[in-house]
Order: sequence, then structure tokens, then C-alpha cells
Amino acid sequence: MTITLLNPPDAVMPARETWADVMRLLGMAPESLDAATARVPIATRRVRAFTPLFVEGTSADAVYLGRHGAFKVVATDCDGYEQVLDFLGRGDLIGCDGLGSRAHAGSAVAIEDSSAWVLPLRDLNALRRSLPDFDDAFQRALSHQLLHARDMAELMSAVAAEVRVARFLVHQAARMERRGESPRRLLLRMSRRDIASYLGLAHETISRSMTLLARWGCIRVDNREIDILDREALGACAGSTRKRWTPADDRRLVA
Amino acid sequence: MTITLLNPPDAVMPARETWADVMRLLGMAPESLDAATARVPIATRRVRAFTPLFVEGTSADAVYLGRHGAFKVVATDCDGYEQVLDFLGRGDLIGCDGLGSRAHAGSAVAIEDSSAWVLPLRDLNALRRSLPDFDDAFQRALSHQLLHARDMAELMSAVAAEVRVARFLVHQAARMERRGESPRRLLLRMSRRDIASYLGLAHETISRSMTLLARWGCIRVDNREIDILDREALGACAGSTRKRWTPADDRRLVA
DNA sequence: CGTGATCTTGAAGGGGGTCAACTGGAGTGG
DNA sequence: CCACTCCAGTTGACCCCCTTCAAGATCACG
Repeated sequence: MTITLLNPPDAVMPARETWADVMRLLGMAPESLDAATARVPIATRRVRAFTPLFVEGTSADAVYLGRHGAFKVVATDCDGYEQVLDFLGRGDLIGCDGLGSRAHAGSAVAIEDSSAWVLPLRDLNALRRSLPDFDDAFQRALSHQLLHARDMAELMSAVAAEVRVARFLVHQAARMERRGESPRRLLLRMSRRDIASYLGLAHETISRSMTLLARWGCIRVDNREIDILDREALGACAGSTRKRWTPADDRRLVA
Repeated sequence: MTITLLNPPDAVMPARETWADVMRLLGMAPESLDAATARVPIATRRVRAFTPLFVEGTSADAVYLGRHGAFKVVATDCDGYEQVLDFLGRGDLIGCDGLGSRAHAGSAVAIEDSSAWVLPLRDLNALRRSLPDFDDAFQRALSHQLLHARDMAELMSAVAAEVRVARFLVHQAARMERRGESPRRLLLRMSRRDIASYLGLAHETISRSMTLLARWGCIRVDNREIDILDREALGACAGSTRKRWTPADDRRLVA
């Protein structure tokens, strides 16, 4: 049984892009790959909103690279509770946890109409062994994932709810900037519920924290559109690990 | 400046062990390596209790493999708060986050007199390229680290303090078992403070949760010696993500 | 045996979970 | 176009659990 059977409407598209595009997105110098392999076409999976790219427990014979849209990685607990582990987008590797065990430890679900490139493990390993530069780039991407896990730990280390939300927004903004888009205007693709699960808070608390940050003048909230008005202040709030940060503290620091 | 300068008493010892030992610990079949490389000696770093194996921000030109003792990985926040990211021991890879950026994102500190094998990146990459089996094993180890990050997220997803502590103990027991030791009797190497930082709780709460788990008959606590008396009950408590678990619930399930 | 660190236990206060009600927008069908 | 439903988001009220502060108990080390 192939994954396609699980997702009838999501076709594996004939490829227009090649491995060269993948490598560029992974931060590899384009001149270091030979023209032959660069032109090898690569498959694209289109995934409709709220349908899975892959599901927890299935065998992992490929990793994916976000092409457009957005995904969330979720792990379903033994008692059915769904925990959001990560939000991923264009240029992000998806499904790396299955590299070793050959089974996905979480599900990747599109949170809007999306697509991802399919990197079959067989091809991936072959390329890694024939192109040392690609091997390096992929290794770098993997360790970047490890760093991201560290970021998440940092996120959870903050006890105050607004601090977690502030850090989440800062991370999202940084991700936007890395992608070349404006870091001032965020368009969140995920629901408050997903953010809540990701941050380990109640979804009502996400709302409250956002209005609080808005009242402090850090951001402007309009549903899923977030304007970052005062990046300094937002960063200051995100920085305080333990004690609660308030605008009053900020004024005291300035004075 | 070498790392040795930072740690005068910790010498880089002449090697008695070889890469063969490392590979065995990484789960690689011993027959798949040729006799020549297997005998290449490997350096060992001895680290006294409470001294760092490496510190945050320094350049990472090697990863380490726990040989004996125990380490904690900590990240120091911008406001000086120290967050424990992980506890590592024999057979665990330490410092993988530096693989890509070539700089350590956290410090590794020995929490008792310990030692680790030094795997220079140069040698590591050379071996990976000449021995595909080693490459696979290392890749597996890396993705195992990613899985561990997922575990940590699972840890934090539980809101109730006893649940977090229960999960922590279950994880520790599983790790003991994987290492071939008894999973019933834990000898925690880290302080309550470190556990608290790791779990995102106050250290007093760790104490309280442990006595609570002991009162429920799940464990017996004697300072850092933990006996797991009722693995079922401990697992049941660790399983409940949201709602609070009490022995009463258990009895209802049994009845 | 003394001293400091670690661990435990108690009391008080607050922050966030939970429950509930309201608003607003999207989709549907009349 | 409107009535209706459903779901996402917001806000309010209440209460419990965890943090914080404080003190006592125990352990490690000299």
C-alpha cells in the first residue's frame, strides 16, 4: 500500500523542479554540483489543508522538504491528546525523525493547501555519498533541526504565558526574515488551538496573552494577522525567563 | 587556545580503546568494519565533577561519546538563567548540535567524575565516507537525538507536576534498561535543582511530587536512590497528559 | 562536630486551567 | 439576500496547582 492510497486527492506530481532547487534551498553552493545530477527531476506531493503528508507509525522511506504552504508536526498521545511538536514551511525538512528507525514518530499535517518535495531515502543516501558537499549540507540541515529542538526547550523554560507567546512570535518573525519576507507583519497559518498545544498552554491563554502584548504596544492583533509594532519591547518580554516582564520594568531600565 | 587550557586537571588521555568500541556502542555490527580502522586508537577526555566538557559558544571541532559518568547539557539564558536541556551518559552522543554551525549551542557539564571519547569531526567524516555502515549507524544515532527532542516535548506537554516527574522517571528507567542495568532501581546522578530546571518546575515541586508518587506506592524515595515499586501505576500516572491522575482513578479502571 | 549544600515540608499568594457566554466570519441552503 | 449553523477567537469568573518565601531536616565534607 502506498501513501497515495491514503490521500486519493493528493497526487504525486510529475516534477518540474530538480535536485538543484532542493540543494539551493538547503543552503548548498550551486556550483558544487555537477550538471547531470542537478537536472534529475524531483517529485512533488501536493497536500490539501488538514490532510496528512504522512502519519505517525507508518514506515518512513522518504523525507520531505517544504515547498509551499505550511505544516504542523503532531504526536498523538496514548490517551488521544494531540500535541503539536513543530510548525514547518518552505525550506524546512519534514520527517527527519524517521531516518534512523525507518518509522515516523509523528504525523505531518498540512494546515493549508501545501506541497512538499519528496526525497526518497535511497536517492538521498546515494547523493550524499557521491557528493560530499551535499552530504555536508544535509548534515548541517539535520543539526539545524537539533538546534530547533533546543529553541523549543527554551520556549518551554519560560513559565509566564505572555513570555512564551512573545518568544513564539519572535521565532516566527525570525523565520520569516530568514525566508526573505517582512519580519514585521506575520500572517499566522495555524489556529490558536495549535499554538496553545505547541506552547503547552490553554488556547484561551493565547488570546489573553496576545491582547496583553497588544495593550503593551508590542504588537497589533487582527485575528491571524500580527503586526509587530515594537520589536525591542517584544524581545525584552521574550527575554525574561523567570520573573514577569511589564512595561514598567522597561521604563525603569531606560531611566 | 585548546579546550585543555580551560580544564587543566582534565587530561586528554592516551587511548586504550579504539574506534571499534565506539562503533559497537553506536549499535554497529562489529563484523562490518575492517580490522585496520577498528584498531585505530581513540582519545578519551576525563572530566571532573562540575567541570565542563565543552562550553557554549566555543567552536565545535569534535563530538563526544559518553564513556562513563554523567553529563548535563545546559544553555545559559541572556539573563543568566541556566536551563538544563538534557542528561547524558554512557553511549550518548554529546555536542551534535555543533555539527552544522561548528559552534556549541550549549555547554556540557559533568555532574560526577566522568569521561568521554573524543570524535574529531575530521576523523568522523572520513570514517563516514569510507564505511557506509558507520555512516548509517551515525545517521541513526543523530535521528535518535531528534527523537529524544520529541520525548522532551512530550515531557513538557504534561501540565501536572507529578506527571512530569513520573515521565522523567520512566524515561530514566528505560534508559537504564537499554543500557542493560536494572530498570527498577535508579540512582539519580543529578540534583533536584537540575531536574527542576529540566522539567520546568521549582525544585520544591520535584520533592513534593516524589513524595506524592511514593505515597501512592509507585516509588520509594531515599534521597537520590529511587526504587520503582509499581511500574504499572507509574506508567499510568505518566500516561495522563491533561487531567490529573490519582490512585482512585486506577482503582476505578481495575474495577 | 560544625558548616554549607541539598532535600523536605509548610503557608500564602497568584497565575493559568477550566467552564461558560459572547462575538464574528465562513459556509450552506432557503 | 437572509436565516441558520458551526467553528475560531475573545473575554469574564472561579478555583486549584504551582511558585515563592521561609524554616526545618538530612547529608557531605572538612
